[in-house]
Amino acid sequence: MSFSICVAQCTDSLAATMDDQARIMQSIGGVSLAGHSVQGGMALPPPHGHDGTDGDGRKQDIGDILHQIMTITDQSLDEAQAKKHGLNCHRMKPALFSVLCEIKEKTGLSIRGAQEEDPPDPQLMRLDNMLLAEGVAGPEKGGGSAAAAAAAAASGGAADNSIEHSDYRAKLTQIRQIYHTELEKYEQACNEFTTHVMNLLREQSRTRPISPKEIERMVGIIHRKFSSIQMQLKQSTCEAVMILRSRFLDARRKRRNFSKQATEILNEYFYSHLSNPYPSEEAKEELAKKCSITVSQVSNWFGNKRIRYKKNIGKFQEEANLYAAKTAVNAAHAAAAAVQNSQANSPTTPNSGFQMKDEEFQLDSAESKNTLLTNMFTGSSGSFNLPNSGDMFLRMQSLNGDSYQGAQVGANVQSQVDTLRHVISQTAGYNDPLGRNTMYGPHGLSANGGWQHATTPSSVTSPTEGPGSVHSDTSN
DNA sequence: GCGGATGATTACCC
DNA sequence: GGGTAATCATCCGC
Repeated sequence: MSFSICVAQCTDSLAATMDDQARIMQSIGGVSLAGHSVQGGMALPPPHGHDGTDGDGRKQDIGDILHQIMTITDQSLDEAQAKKHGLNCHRMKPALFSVLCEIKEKTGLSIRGAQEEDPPDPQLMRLDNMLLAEGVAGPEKGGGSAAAAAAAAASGGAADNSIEHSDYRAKLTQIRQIYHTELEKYEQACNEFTTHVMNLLREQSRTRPISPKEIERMVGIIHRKFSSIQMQLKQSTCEAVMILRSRFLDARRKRRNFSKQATEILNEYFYSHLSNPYPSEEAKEELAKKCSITVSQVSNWFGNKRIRYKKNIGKFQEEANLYAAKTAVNAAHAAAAAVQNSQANSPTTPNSGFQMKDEEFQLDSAESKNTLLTNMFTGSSGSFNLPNSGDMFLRMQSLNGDSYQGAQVGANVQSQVDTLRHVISQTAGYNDPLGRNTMYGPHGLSANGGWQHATTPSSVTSPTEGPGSVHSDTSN
């Protein structure tokens, strides 16, 4: 939007206003002069025909003045100047001027009264709000940083987005600068034009009745014209911001691998809930929190994982064993700690002071526990190595009681051993003829390829149920 | 550069 | 609305 267009628009508007005034003048000349008397302290001779002596002469005079006014633009500049001077010095000029002023005052008020009621343009308000929200308008506040920060958080890697973030901010700052420069230009142009028009009107007010209110009205028209131009500027700026934003959001959508830690957490949960790898909403939220990703990313991950696991179980076997080993080690450590704790406490006071942490043990599906035991006692998993095997039995004793039946911690070591032996005898049959552990096979996987929803997934932090126990998550 | 891995998206189903 | 399957697009190790 150029200044020339802006001026042209204002000039159009002015021309229209001039036309209005010309029409008023015509109406004054043709009809409305009769009936006016002294106004504003200015001596106005009695209207024609009232005194009955000089009426026709005065009427003729006013008619002459009006005629001269109406035809003044048809004359050459010199001629017009001369006429102008003549009119200014005309004896009837003050009277005519007063009448015209009164009429102008009335018409001006009626027009202004209608226009000042204009409500704020909702579109302009929307644009203003958006520009403010984006940090383009209003005080400098590192515009768009909130959006950029949110985007960074959603991507799951805040640090990774620092470059994009700064790029976004730089571009937004550029837009802001251009916007303010243009706005300043428009305001300057508006002021210049307003001053020019006001001077013009003041000058014209010598020869035709232009009241200060009329000038105000004209200024209002000019400002409205300029504000409509400003609206276009704001609209363009908003469009630019939207484009920038969409580009930035597209950049956000660029795939980024989750952190190693996040993948481990997700895998641990997946393989420890292999019979029913459908985390509840609560579990998803907890996983999302732990992994610093969004819940929908967790859902995506599990969706992809389930499908890919199902498609190629063999390929994931090793991964499953790896996580089984990891979980087993964690569980064993936790169990050992629990046994020590329980031994230190009175055997008649089970559970005293014992709290299993989810980080210590996240194994809660039946086959996971069985796999753990199988792996421990058969060494069947190719990748599985249990450290400190010397005290394995001690660990397993507590594992049975503490990890699977947290409420029975240390209650009866001998009974735990017995139970453990029973579990081992049951789990022994899960090894295939090649000695490979198959406990991480998709036992929950039905013949048609779907998981049998036999158990409800527990939350991330409830891995303490025993075999056959009811999962703590009752959300489903 | 290539190919597998992987996160995201989409259409479809229940 | 959540899940599956197919697919896309990108990442990343070689």
